[in-house]
This record gives sequence, structure tokens and C-alpha cells, in this order.
Amino acid sequence: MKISLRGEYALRAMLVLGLSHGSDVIRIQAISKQQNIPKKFLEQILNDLKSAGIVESRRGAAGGYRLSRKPEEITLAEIIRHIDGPLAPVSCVSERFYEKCSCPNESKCGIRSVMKEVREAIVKILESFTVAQLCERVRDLQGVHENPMDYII
Amino acid sequence: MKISLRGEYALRAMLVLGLSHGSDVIRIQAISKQQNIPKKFLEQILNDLKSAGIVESRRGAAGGYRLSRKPEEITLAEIIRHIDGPLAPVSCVSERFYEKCSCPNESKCGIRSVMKEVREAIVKILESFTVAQLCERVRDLQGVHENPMDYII
DNA sequence: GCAATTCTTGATAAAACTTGTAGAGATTAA
DNA sequence: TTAATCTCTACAAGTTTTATCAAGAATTGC
Repeated sequence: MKISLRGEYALRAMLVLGLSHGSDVIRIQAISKQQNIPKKFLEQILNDLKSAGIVESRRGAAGGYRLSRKPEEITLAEIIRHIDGPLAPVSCVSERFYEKCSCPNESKCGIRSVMKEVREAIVKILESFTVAQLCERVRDLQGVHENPMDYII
Repeated sequence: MKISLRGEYALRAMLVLGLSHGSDVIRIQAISKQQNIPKKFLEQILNDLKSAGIVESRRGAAGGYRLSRKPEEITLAEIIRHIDGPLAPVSCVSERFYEKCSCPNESKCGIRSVMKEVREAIVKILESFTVAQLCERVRDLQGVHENPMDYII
């Protein structure tokens, strides 16, 4: 039931970009160091998020990444779906990544029926949770007196 | 976020055993054919469930498997956890399979905080859902007039 | 224009995991 | 004794994950 490390990295990178939304672009290296993510790996991930239209970039010296939309308009579900695929525990209950399963009769499958409930519960949370809310929560957790960019122990 | 095919097979096998709870043991081959599961693979899975104390077996001719407890006392969470590991989307919010993550500060991690909610939602459903309820749901879906063992199309 | 910096792109590769298969052995019923 | 079944260990192919490498393209500042 786990999301991949790649997906987790994507969320952490999006958090950094969200926290600095409004300022200039952020370099890959800065995110990489702050979040403990292998730089080359992060390059791939950010590029992937770019092709999804979630972030945008500027090349060259003083280049970097920023969100391509407002943090309030990007949900965690969108990020995870693009990097990791389905949120559903089994593909036969996924709406965007549906695949037929090998069970005898899908429409009368009890497991499918339960997994639909699980999927709904997951989707309900992740589709309503935006990057903006994520940033807000981090600010709450850290306390307002601290500088958000300094929270490396 | 998906469970493995192995885990899905385990659930399907448990459903078969649940539906015939009270009768004699069921052969691997019967489950394999009815549920479209490779026999040799299913052997491993059932053996695994046996070592978890979820099912028990009888060897030899007229051998087979049955539940080792009442269907009301076996939750889907227990089955999935034993076959697939954590229900949590990230290990740093798992209670039984906790692993430290690489983020800068776990206690102030916003992602972790959201993922805790997701974990709770998943666990709430799967820990309260028993094999007995699963069987009941299948009977509902299939209608009472049908023989539960005949639902192969 | 030049150098330094940064993103871009595609290839590659090691490790882990998933999904099985094979085969010999142990146990039991008839 | 024979046939059927579970048991156990090993192995193996394929896929996914987690990266790394290197050459290229764009941009800034001088």
C-alpha cells in the first residue's frame, strides 16, 4: 500500500516550492540539499512534474523551478497520481488507471467492493488536500517564529 | 498505493475458505481453479497464511486448508499486513512496520502529518472488516438464490 | 563573445521486488 | 501400497525502483 520513494520525493519538492511560492525560482540543488534527495534523481522527478504541468522552470544561470499554478490549485492526489499512478489499492477499482482483474466475476466481487471503500477514503483526503494546505500545516507544526527554510536539524 | 497481486490472491483464497467455513477442508487446487490463481504460487501464499496462524491445513489425500479461527475474528487488515506489509502509505507513519524516513525533521513533517490521516482512514476500514463480513457481502452481491461456490461465469 | 551555471534529455545500470516455476520430500486416506 | 495432497527450498525471469552518467541547450553576468 505504499507510495514510492520517488513519489515521496516529489511531495517534498513540491512542499519546498510551495513554501517559496511568490519568490524567485528555486534551484534543484537547493531542494536536493534541503530535503536530502539525490540531485540527479530529483532532476528526473521535477522534469516529470513539469511535463505534467504542475511546475515550470527557467534554464541557465539563475535558473530553477517554481509552481506553475497557485498552491491552492494543486492537490496531493494530482502529484501522486502523476508520479506513482493509481491511488486505489487494486486497479479494478481505479477510475483513471482501471485494469480488469483476474477474479471470476468483477461485478460481484466482494473484495472489489471493500477496496472501493478504501479507495474512496484515500481519494477523499488526497484530492481535497492542496499544496497550500500542506504549507500551512508545516508552518503550524514549526511555529511561526521559525524560518521555514531553516528547518534542517 | 497498490497491494500486490500476492496480497489480492491471499484475500481471494481467504474468501473461498470463509465461504466454506464449517465444511471440510478445501484443496489448493480447488481454490486455484475457482479463483484463477497459479497453483504453485497459491501454495506459497497459503503456507504463509498458515505460519501466520490464519489458516490451518491437513496433509495427504483428502487434505486441504481451512480457517484456523472464526471468520468473524479475522480482519482484512491482518491478512494484508502479513502478506504485503504496512497499510500506511509511507513507513514513517506505520505503527507495526515503522521506518525512519529521510526528511529533515520527522516530527515537523507536513507530509507525514497528512499521511497519518490517510493511514488512519485505511486502517479504520480494513481493521474493522472481517472475513465474515466479506462473505456476507459476497452473498448479498450474488443474491441468495445462487450457490456461492458456483459464481464462476 | 565568453565563462559559469543551470536545466534537458536519453542512456545505462545496480538492486530489489514481484511473480511465478521446479522438484524432491513428507503425510495421509483408502 | 498407491495416489493425492501439503511442505519446503531453491531458483529464475521479468519488472520496477532508484538511481547515475554524460553530452547538450539555454541563460546570466561580465
